[in-house]
Amino acid sequence: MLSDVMEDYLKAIYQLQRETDERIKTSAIAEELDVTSPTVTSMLDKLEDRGLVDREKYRGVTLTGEGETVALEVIRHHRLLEAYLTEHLDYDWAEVHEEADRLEHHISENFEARVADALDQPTVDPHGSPIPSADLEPPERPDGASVTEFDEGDVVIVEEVADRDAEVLSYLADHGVEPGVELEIMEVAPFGMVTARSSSHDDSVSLPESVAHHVRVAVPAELEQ
Amino acid sequence: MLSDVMEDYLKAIYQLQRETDERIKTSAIAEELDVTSPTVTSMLDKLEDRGLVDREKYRGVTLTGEGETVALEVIRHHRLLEAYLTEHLDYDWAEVHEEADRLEHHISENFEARVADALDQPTVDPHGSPIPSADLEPPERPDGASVTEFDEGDVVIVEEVADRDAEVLSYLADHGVEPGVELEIMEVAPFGMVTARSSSHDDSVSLPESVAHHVRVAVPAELEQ
DNA sequence: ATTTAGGGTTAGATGAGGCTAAAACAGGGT
DNA sequence: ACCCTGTTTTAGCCTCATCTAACCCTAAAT
Repeated sequence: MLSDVMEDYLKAIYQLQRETDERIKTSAIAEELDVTSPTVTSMLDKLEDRGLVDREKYRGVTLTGEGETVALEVIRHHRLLEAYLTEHLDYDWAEVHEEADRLEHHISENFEARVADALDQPTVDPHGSPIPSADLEPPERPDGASVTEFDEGDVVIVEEVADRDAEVLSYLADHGVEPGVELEIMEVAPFGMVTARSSSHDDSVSLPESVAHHVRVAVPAELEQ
Repeated sequence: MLSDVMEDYLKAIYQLQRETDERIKTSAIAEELDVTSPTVTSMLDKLEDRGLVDREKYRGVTLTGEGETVALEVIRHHRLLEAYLTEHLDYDWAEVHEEADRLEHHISENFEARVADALDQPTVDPHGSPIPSADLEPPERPDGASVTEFDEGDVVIVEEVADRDAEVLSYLADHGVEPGVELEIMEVAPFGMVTARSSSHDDSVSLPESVAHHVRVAVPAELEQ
């Protein structure tokens, strides 16, 4: 049996892999999980012993197939919980992350299935992130791109807001930046800050690069080439 | 912050106290939690340091007020979860215990409140056990008595089936022994076995003392003197 | 090719929570 | 009063996940 902590490491490595395509460095994992590097090194030893990561000393790790499956299971739990909490327990999308983070390790297969049933097999969570399917096959990358890659005048649809910080999410919700809304890009500053106007709001909203980076958007269907 | 394990000890001591009125012995806790006596001794040291139990060496423990409050909080979580799982997630009353046992330590105050709201502030769980109120005041003992204290010919209403074993609970459900049903006592053997007939079933059911002991019943209102 | 800065790993300690084996105690029977 | 029996505690050890301090490797810069 895998400990909660090991699951956290696998999940973190998976998420970091989605962002970089390179081998994941010890320090990146340490920062993500808020532990020290030596702690990560020793955990990587154990994960390697169990065949969950491929390791090259001093050169980072990648998940094995098995490791990826475990990560996907944890992420499936997490996102199903987020969806369930917002749909059936009156949670706000900004506050579900923390709760799901604690519960994700402690639910049974049965619970997972009942929750998925109650939600009618959902495919995305409240932030627009894809929920891995029950077979835990590696999902394809969703389409769309970071909002930072568009220019002034572009009109886009918000697909996903992947930030985990409740404060940031509340701010975004207050300014109409949520999955599904239409955004008109007003300005992209050289240092990455994006200013945009939500179709549902009168005033514009500015997102520093670190936030904008987590906002994935797509071109509306009717505008495509 | 209290660890999950400490919460488990406090809960176990609380439950044992409901049964005996005497100081709780190390060996009783050890058996309840399936650990060895020395392990219990060292945990009792720690609980005493934190003011959660009153201890007399070689003579068992009792909970302090603070310890009792913690135990009640855990039990409230457990029973709310059991109720929620059966009401809203299609669980069978026989299978909720395990799931609740794992989740009870990991839900927030917020989650507790939302679940209680969804159930409209329930006062009993699916086994008929009282759910401690949100203020965590020590509840009074419910009325009724163990079914073993009645005699042939008595007719009683099942108030609570406090067994935690899913197999046993399934068996009881199959034979119509559930909270709310009427039971006619057929026989009480000298070694404590109770044979009874549920109003909803044709054949009778026999409960060995260890099982019958967990079935709390009350005299139907219309028969009271 | 060498240096060097910065990150990675090793070594050793800590605190939880568990175990077994051995010593110490409480309480009943004589 | 004494001893015997059974339970509790003490002593010492283990594993896990974490830390700090010290050492080592890689890769970029010269």
